[in-house]
Amino acid sequence: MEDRLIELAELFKVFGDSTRIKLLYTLLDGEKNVGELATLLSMNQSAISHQLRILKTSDLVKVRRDGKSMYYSLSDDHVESIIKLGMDHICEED
Amino acid sequence: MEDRLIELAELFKVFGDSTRIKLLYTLLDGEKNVGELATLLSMNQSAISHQLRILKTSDLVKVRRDGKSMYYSLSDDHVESIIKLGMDHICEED
DNA sequence: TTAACATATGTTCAACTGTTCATATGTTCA
DNA sequence: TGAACATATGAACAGTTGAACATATGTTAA
Repeated sequence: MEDRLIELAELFKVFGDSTRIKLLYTLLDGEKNVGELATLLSMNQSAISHQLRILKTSDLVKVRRDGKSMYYSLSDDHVESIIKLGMDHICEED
Repeated sequence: MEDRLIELAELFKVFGDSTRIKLLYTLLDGEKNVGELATLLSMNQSAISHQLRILKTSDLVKVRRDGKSMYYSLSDDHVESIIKLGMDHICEED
């Protein structure tokens, strides 16, 4: 069980960064390429790319290429569930 | 929305540490005092105390005093839901 | 092939984080 | 009151992290 808990912490660590949460949240609305994401988040391309790689490694997003662009999207709807549950917790706190 | 997402990241950050996840997981089983938690996690009292403080500040646990001991417990069952959902995600990945 | 574009990657650095050690606070009981 | 116990807190240190910059890779179209 210890190992699973460590793995669980790793998962939450990925959600535990505002840039990555913003990326995931933005992708709830559908796939987007790196440039679009950088614009939407007002951050430079490199930072976005680095964070997308972490999300990809964690299997939270998937990618497809279309010409010069790479289109990222959520890899399954667990991501949405987790974000929503977290939001529930936050909203109940008032 | 940006602010909420930042707050959400803060919440997940708290779950994103193996010591804290272990503490929360251990508390699923009911309230425990600091010494018990330190023993169960094989960690020193100070480290446990520091992490409990973070959990407390985030309103994930609550405390009551009983004599010399401080008994910690989960503050609501959202914590359990979030842990379970995270586990679901991990277990489906095979 | 070459220029222009889109994205990825390597490196560096400042900021943050978790643990440990030492010590302070608070409680009980003799 | 004072000793023993339980927990909290402060400081210090090593390890980690995210962003920025520079540059590499890969794709398209001329």
